[in-house]
Amino acid sequence: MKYFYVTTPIYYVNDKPHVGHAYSTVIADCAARFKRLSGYKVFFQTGTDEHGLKIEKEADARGIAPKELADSMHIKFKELFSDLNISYDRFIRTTDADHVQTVRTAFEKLLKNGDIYLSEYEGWYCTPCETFLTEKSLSEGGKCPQCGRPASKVKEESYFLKLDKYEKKLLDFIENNSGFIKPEFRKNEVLSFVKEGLKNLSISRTSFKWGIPVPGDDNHVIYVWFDALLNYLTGLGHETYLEGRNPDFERFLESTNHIVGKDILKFHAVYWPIMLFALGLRPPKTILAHGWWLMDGAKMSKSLGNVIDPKVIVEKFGADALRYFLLSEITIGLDGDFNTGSFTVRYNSGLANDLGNLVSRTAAMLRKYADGKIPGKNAGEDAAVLNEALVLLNGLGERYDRYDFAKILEDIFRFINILNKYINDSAPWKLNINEPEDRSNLFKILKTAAVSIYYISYFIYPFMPETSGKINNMLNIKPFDLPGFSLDPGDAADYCEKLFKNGFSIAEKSEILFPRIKFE
RNA sequence: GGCGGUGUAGCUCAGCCGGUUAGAGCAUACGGCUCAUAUCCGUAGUGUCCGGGGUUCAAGUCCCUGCACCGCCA
Repeated sequence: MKYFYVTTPIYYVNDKPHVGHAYSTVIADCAARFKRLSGYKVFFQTGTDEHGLKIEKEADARGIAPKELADSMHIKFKELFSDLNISYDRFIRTTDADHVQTVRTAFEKLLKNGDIYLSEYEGWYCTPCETFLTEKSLSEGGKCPQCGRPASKVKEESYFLKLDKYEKKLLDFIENNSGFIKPEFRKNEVLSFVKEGLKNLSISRTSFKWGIPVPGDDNHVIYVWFDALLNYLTGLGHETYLEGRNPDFERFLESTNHIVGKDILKFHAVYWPIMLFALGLRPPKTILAHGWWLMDGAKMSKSLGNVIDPKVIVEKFGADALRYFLLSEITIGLDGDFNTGSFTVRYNSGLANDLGNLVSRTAAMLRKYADGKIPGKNAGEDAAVLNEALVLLNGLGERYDRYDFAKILEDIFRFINILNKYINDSAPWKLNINEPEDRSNLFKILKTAAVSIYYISYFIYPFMPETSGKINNMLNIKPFDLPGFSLDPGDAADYCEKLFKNGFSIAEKSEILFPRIKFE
């Protein structure tokens, strides 16, 4: 059995979800769906990060308990993910009991083996960012380089995680595992950061209470990142693993794929592997650092008022339209621009005209010329067309491993064009059903189109599960997300041959998949 | 300031180890079809491949340099 563990970051509940949250999650979902479809045992985790000073403050301002705030905010993420058809296996919250236990266990273990030690921190601190700063890194006037607010001088007791001890090991690991950090240019950034030398990381705070207390020392609360990163172990059942009752734990762990935004790569590519080293566990297989979405060329920000609520897009155009846009518009790793123009073009030209219309015209012809039946084995198939689908199938696995979504979609749409062209060129509407030769030609064309559309439905399933389901409904074939169903790309051709051998009726009616967006 | 990256058709980008008339999608113009969501197909393009210098029989592709933009670190 092949294993695949994919995670999104856990999202901080001080704000409601935006396009960026949707993006990370859709990437993970697309990968998870493909792997599941290909027969992997998949565990897909997302969730919310609920501790920390910001939450405590925001809750104070609203006059409620931090947990109440988290309870109300985490639901918004769940709702969005449900709207987007995110097929997560677990939605974790850092306030979940098993997570708190994992963090405590891990902290205690590292304290015992000396990788965590108590010491004193003296220096600069940015309270809003919960970050310790070096004197040199302060910008003019003693301000935090990240947020620009004044930093304050603090002297406090703190627990530290030894990073220097594992610096060499981390460097070796990164250099010997070429696919560890994607894309490549991010790997170079991480390498140069590590090479400059790592300072031990402060992993506790005494200035607030909303967090997991340090075991045996209630004055300290565990730093949010130390807490948050461990969610990836909690989800796999870290505690039952320690009790020797979790045989899958290590298999999933070694096939871990973290999806993160470029802003939090450092935490995942430096601190997290070191935490795992210290715990005697192996680092993730890959970390994908994706780019950010700009809005009409500008960085998203609340003050500019240009934050798009993904919920609104989904309500207007459907989950699949948003999923498709997010995954096709950006070459993975780079930033992208979200603007009405490019969204409309991708929707109208790609989804409505090319794909939607292809399905629509094929269904119409099957009904008009073949009594709504896909011809069975007595009809021929056009090998040249179907071969194109097989070529695409063959390259799929490798390209998913690179998260090359834009390229995969490009090729899927190339195949869609091939099929549109094939139909135009062979012009079934000109054939005379009463002429035997025309008749067999007609059936061959219709069958080829039907089988091709089934392939297309398979191809788009990870990207647009809802549309894939609609196409399968139209064809009267079970959807790809039936529990337990899998179809390895390598087996697809045989499977299709059997499936279409006897011929069958398609649905009597089918809906327009993507109504065109019309301009006023 | 240190390290790294990018600069190619109107737009977004692809061009691996240097080698025939530099590509794709979208947008534009014209033509064809009518099964289809006024959809689909075909044809036509346009480019000082950022500027300058160099290596080579041959450079968008390698080297140096200048400019512009971006990322990480400080």
